[in-house]
Amino acid sequence: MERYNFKKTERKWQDFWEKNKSFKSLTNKKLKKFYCLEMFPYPSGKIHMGHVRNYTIGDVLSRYKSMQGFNVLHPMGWDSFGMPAENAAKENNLHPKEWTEKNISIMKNQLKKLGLSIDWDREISTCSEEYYKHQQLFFIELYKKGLVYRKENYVNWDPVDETVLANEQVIDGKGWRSGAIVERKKLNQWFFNISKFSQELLDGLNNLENWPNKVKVMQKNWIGKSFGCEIDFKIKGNLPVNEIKCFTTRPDTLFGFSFLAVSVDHPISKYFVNDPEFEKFKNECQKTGTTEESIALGEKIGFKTNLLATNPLNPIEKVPVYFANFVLMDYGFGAVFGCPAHDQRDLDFALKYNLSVKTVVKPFEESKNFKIKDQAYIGPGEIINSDFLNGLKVPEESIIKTIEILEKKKIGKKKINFRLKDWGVSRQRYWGCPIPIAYDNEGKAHTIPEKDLPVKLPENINLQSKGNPLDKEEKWKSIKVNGENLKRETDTLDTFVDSSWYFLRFCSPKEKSYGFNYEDIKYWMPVDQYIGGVEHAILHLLYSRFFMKAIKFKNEKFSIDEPFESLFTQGMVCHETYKDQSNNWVNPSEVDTRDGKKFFMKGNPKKTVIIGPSESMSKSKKNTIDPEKMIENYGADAVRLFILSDSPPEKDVQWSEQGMVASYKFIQKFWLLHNKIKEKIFISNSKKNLNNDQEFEKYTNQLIDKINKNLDRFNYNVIIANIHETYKYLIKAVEKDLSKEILLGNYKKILTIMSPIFPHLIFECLQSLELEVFQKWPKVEKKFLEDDFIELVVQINGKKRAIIKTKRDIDEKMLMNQLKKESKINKNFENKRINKVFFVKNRLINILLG
RNA sequence: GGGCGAAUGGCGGAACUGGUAGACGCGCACGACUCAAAAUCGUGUUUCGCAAGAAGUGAGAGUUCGAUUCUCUCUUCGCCCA
Repeated sequence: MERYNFKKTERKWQDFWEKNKSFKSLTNKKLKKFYCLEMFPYPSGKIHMGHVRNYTIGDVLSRYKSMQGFNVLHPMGWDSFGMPAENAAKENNLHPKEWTEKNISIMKNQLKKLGLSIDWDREISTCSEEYYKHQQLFFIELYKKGLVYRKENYVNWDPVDETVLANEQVIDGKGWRSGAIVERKKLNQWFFNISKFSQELLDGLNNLENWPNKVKVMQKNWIGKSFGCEIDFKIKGNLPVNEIKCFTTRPDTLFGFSFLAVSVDHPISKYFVNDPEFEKFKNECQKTGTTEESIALGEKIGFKTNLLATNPLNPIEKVPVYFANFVLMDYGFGAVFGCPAHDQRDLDFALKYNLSVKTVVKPFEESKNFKIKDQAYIGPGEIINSDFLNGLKVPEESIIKTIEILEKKKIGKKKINFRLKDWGVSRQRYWGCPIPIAYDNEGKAHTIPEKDLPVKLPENINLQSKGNPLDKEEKWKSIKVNGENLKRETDTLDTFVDSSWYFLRFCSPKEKSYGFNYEDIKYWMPVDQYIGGVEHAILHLLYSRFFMKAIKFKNEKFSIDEPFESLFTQGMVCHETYKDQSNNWVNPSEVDTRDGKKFFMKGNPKKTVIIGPSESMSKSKKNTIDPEKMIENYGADAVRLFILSDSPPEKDVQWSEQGMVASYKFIQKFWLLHNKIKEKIFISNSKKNLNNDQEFEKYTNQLIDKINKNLDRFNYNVIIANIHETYKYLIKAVEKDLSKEILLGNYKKILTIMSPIFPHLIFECLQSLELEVFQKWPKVEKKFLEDDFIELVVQINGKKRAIIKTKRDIDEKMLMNQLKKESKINKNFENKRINKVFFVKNRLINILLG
């Protein structure tokens, strides 16, 4: 008997699937659809184990659903715009397009080697003109609906590289490449008006029943709805400023008011531009990053104005007005009232500038003399030192009551505020979707006419120079629209825009007139199961949800509310980290061991390798395993089997070479077993044995039932355990007398339910039995699920004493009679009285003896 | 600092709605085959105990006939936000 040749066989079936277009999907309204989507990859060079895990999970589901009779859409594409291509271009002097296309072809080939059931006819790439021209049209549509606008905003600016940095490119306040201290710089940028949909995006979460709660909570916090109040503070001073509007969630602490702080970008700042001290302060503020975190962690600094603000509840009281670096123009009205006693930031600020700290809330257990020192109190309690607010319970009644009072006095208004800011989509990069806008001499924006789309990227480009590459392309920049000379917008779109609608494009990837075809998306959308990493829990998923609402806005033809019906977030793939004696990271492929305890450099046992903790695979820690090598060594089926076997898909999995080998061995063993079974079916003269036949059918049906349940719950690791058990079972079953029809019929079902996990081997097995290779998912025959005899647990005083075999559905009386006859159990009854009996049918009996 | 989640053998992990804790895999030990080794197969493997048995799911309490599962307090770790 030949060993299973995975290379030959996997190649054979991959060719077969490709030639027959086995996974091609067509819109067909008569069939029930299932849209299974995994987050599409960025073509960085090669696939990594994270991809293997993600796409294997999706593939198992796709194959399962398709065998169940669903019309399955399982597409794949490339998130192919983005910075790494530009960086690679700088380093290797290779055009981003060439670099990207080369990577796509490598990775596509690698994905095919995994044996994924993908409809490759629907392949899309976001950097292709056929894709981004539709995106430009969406941009114009959104612009015309008023959902896109332009405003000045701060960016992270690297003064050495003369480039804008993404937040993740700022490390410890320095540019990741140049090491220069990052500054804040104001630029004119395009924004999507996502905040318009804050409430809708928040409400929509309630309907996403099949999303992990964790993700919904994260989005909820990100949207950050807060309930509070806007208050107009009367201002006195030598400037034409009469009022400053503030937003606060804690109006109840108004009697603790001791300063008013405004952002340096607040409208009143215009009265200070000639003050060199203020300019100095403003520059100081701009050195801190733009993230909320850097502001929270950084030192709080202020610039005192000669203005005074009046406490609206106590007009005699006047407090100073400061510019402060911790107040952001984006949030509220760019102004906050400072109550040091009950806000840590305000307290830090007040202590630094010697401002008064007035305690107005005390915890219930404290006395009325409770005083704040250097720790702000933000917990529940009771209002004190606040005149007519005294005694109100914090927070249940204090906030609402105070707002009522403020509204009555016409000082303030109830207000809902959201933390969610508009989405800045401008990127000062070359490798992205050009923004279809041009400016006239006065700087007014005009959309590019539809007939002139797409706005293509210029092909010959110098990426070695500093700054925004498109800005230097004078020829490309100048265009004539309707006879008027205009200058193109030189920023490109954030790549999150590309991924905000790609799932629509998959439904009609070849549609020329528009980004999608309404008939197609009506059939296929929403995505029934979306699968990807939890790192996209907020931005990508929120932006995609927003995009649906934005397209739907003023468009009655578009009826999609939410793009992703169910969401599954898979865990990361981890591996131990290795370092050599000079503290350099070492790749696992360079490490060897003899006893599994001491590790050393391959070929040099004297060079000891130090083992670090298991961490998610990353190039920087060199703890990556190359999937292609694994497929090469062990085969795609074995890799798929292993990546699913060790941990539940939603948790991190630890890569283990031993586990990988075990999976490989299992594939080999299964082939041997298969040949034994085949021989029994075709050659041997096995006798008929009614008991064995029934037993086998029962096992098969119970197995299908188990696998169904585990598939539906994504318990893929448990399915692998079920498969191992089945292997053991079959080894024994094949030695027994069985009728050939029963063996063949049920074995066929067993093969079928294994085929989503290791499809190549199973296709080969089915073919060798001269069976159809595309099997329907078997139905469970309910009559086999219930055994006539069951095992029942017998407890005495709550402790397990025995397990007895008994008839199904036996009642308490009959059972007690049986127990009294069993010597193992009835000895416990001697000289004892039965106080109480707890009986759970078909499961357990607990006898309490006195 | 806030939110969410997790903690089960040497390791990864099972255990449906409170009802046999440790399925399955790795590792380890022993045995078979072999001149020998590898590979393969078989047996065992929570701890203590020769055994009967006892203890046991991060710690402590509670509810219950019965808790890995529910409630409270604490510890540690992870993720997200600040």
